[in-house]
Amino acid sequence: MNEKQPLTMKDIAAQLGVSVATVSRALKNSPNISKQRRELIQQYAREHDYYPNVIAEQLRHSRQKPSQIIGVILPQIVHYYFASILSGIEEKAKERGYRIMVAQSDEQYEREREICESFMKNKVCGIIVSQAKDTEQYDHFKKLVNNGIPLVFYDRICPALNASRVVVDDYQGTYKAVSYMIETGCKRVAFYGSNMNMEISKNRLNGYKDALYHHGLQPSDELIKQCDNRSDAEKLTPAMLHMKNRPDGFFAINDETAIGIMYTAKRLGFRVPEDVAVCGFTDSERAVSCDPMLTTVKQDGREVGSQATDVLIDTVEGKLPMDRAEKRMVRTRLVVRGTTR
Amino acid sequence: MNEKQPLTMKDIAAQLGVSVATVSRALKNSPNISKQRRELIQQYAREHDYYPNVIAEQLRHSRQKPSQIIGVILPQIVHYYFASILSGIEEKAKERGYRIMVAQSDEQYEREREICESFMKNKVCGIIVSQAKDTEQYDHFKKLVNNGIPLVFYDRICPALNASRVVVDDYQGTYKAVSYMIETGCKRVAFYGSNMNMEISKNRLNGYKDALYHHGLQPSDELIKQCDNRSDAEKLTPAMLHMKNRPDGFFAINDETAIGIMYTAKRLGFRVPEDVAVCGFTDSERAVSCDPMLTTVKQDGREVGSQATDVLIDTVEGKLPMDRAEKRMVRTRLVVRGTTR
DNA sequence: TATCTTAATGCAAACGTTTGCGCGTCATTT
DNA sequence: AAATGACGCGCAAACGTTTGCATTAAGATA
Repeated sequence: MNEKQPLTMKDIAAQLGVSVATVSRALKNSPNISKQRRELIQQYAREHDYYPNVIAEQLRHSRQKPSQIIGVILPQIVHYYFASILSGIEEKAKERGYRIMVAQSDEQYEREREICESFMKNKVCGIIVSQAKDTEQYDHFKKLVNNGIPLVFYDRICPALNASRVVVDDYQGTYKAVSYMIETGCKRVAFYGSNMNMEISKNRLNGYKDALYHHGLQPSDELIKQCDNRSDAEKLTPAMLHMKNRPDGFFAINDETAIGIMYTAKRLGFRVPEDVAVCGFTDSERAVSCDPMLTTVKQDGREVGSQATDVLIDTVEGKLPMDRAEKRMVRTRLVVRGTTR
Repeated sequence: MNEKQPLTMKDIAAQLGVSVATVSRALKNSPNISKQRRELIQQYAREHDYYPNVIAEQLRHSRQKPSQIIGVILPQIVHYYFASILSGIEEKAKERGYRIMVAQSDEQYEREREICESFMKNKVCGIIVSQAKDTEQYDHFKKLVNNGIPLVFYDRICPALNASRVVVDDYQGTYKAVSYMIETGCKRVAFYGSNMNMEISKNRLNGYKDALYHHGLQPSDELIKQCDNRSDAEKLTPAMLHMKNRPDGFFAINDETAIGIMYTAKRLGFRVPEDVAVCGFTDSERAVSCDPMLTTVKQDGREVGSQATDVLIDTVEGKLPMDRAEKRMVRTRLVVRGTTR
C-alpha cells in the first residue's frame, strides 16, 4: 500500500494512446502539438495530479544546465544573525525558482569538508557559505570551483580565495559607532573582538582604531581584548573596570558580549550609560530585551542573504562570469538606544 | 571553461578499458570482481576525485527506494524556537545520512501549498512541518500522504489529520509553571495566549485552568487574553494592571510577550517579581537578556527536531508503519529565574 | 581430451525525462 | 496532376547509474 507509484508521462501516454514524446511536448506547451491533443493531455495531467519528476529532468539536463538547488552552509543555525541570513537566502531563492539544501558545520573544518562533498554528490548548482572558525585549509573549496560549482561567501569570508562575497561594512559600522561614543563623551573606549585572524574581526578593529585616531585618541593594547561571548565578558570586565584608568565605554563585536558587559557594569554599581557606555553589533532580539536597551550596529542579515543568493544565481545563470569575483557590501546602521549617552 | 564536466563511471571505464558495469560493481565492493581490478578502479576513482551522481542513483532506484532528502517546512526561520528545531532536524538527519531541503511558509497557506508541491516534484522522501497559522485546508497534506510521502508535524500540528507528531507537553509545562506561581504567592494569575484554534494554545490554556482549579481558584474571563507578541502586550497590560482587582501574576505563551509584560509593569512602577510575577514559555536567548531574567518554561527545540526526524526516517525506512500515527511528547522544564518569587 | 564448475566480466534494459530527426498526411502551389 | 511545404506526431538516443542475465575463460574433474 506504500507502493503507490507516482504518475509518469509513460502512464499518461499509455492511457491516452499517444507517445511519451507527445506528452512531454504537450505539457511543455510545445507549438508543434495540435491544440486539441495538447489540451487533452494537460487536462488529464491536471486532473490526475501529475507532477514532473525533477530528478529525471535534472539527469536529462545534467550536461547542459545546472540544477536549481543551492547548497547553504552555516556555522550554526541557532544564532540570530545566521538565521536572518538563511531566511534571506530562502526568500530570494524561492523568488527566483530555486530550492535550498542546508547544513551546519558546527564550526568544524571536518564537517565543512563532508558537507561540501555531499553537496557535490547531490549536484547543487552552487554553494553559499560562511567559513567555520576552525577552517584553515581550502582544498575542499578549491575542488568545488574546479568542478565548476560557484561559491559565494558571506560573513566569514575566505581571504585566501578570490571568491565572490557579500559582507557588511564592518569597518564603517564600527567606525561610526565608536565615533558616536567618543562624540557623546567617552574618553577611553575598549574593544572586545573575536579571533583576530578572522577578516571580520580585523576590519572592525581597524574601524575602531581609525575612529580613535580621527578623534585625537591613541589605541592602547590594554583596552583591546579577545572576548566574544557573555560568560567571557562577565569574567573579563570586572578587571577592566577596576583599572586605575578604567574605560568609560565598551564596543563589543556582538550583542551577546555587549549585554554581558552591561550587566556586569550594573552589578558592580556603575551606571549605564552615564558611567559606562556600551555598544554591540548585530541588532538581534536581545538588543531590545535588555534594560536599558542596547545601542548597537545593525547588520541586516536578510539583505546579506538575499544579495549572496542573487550573486550566486547570477553566476549560475551566466549573468556574472565565473572567473571574476563579485564583492558586495551591505550597509550597516547605528541604532542608538539606552546604553549610550 | 565553465564546461568542465564531472568524472563519470563511463570515463573511468573508458580510461581503464573495462565496462561501466565493472566499474559500478568495483566501486560498490561487489565480491564478483577480481581483487586487482577492484583496487585498480577504486584507486583511480580516489585519485581523480570521482563522486557518484546522486541524481542518477536516485532515478535508478526511484521505483524501489525513496530518496534521502527530507523536506522541512517552517512558518519562519528567524524565531528562536523554530531555529532550534531546524538545528535539531539538521543534526539528526546528517547523523542518519539524510539531507534536508528547507522552506518557510511565512504563515501563509498558499505558500505552504506551493512548498508541498515543489517538495513532491523534488522527490523528497518525507516532510517535517509545522502548520502556518493561516492554514485551514488540508488537501495539500492529504495529497502527500496519498502519494506515499510520510508527514511528521511538530509544534503546530494538524488535528484534522491523523498524522505523526512531536510536540512538547504544553499542558504539563503550563500547569507546572502556573502552579509554581500560585504556590509562591500569586492570587490572581492572568493568561496571555495565541489564537485559540491552535492546539498549542488550547492545551496551554487547559493547563492554566487546571492549575487554578487544583489550587482552589476559579478562572475568570477578564484574566484570559489573546496576546502573543510584545507590542500587543505593551498595549494591553496597562489596562490589566489598573483593574480594581488587578492580576499579580502573568503567564505568557512566549518569552517575547512575557518580556513586554514585565517591562510595562516596571515602567508603571510595579516591582517585579514582588508586585507582579511573570512567566514566559520557550527559554529563548531573550529570557536571559532581560532584567530581571525571565522565569520560563523551557521547550527543547533541538530535541523536538531530533525526534521528529527519527520518526520520519523510521517511517521512510519501514521501521514504523505508514498507517499508524506516531505521537511523541517532549518534556518541558520550568526554569525559575528572577521574574517570579 | 572432453565435460563441468566456477569466477570474472560484459551486455543491455531500466529509471523518467527531453529532443533531433524522420515519416506520413494533408493542403497549397505550379 | 505532380511537386512543395507545413504540420503533427513517433522513434530512439541520451543523461549516469544499477543489475539480471549471458558470455567467456580458466581450472577442476572424469
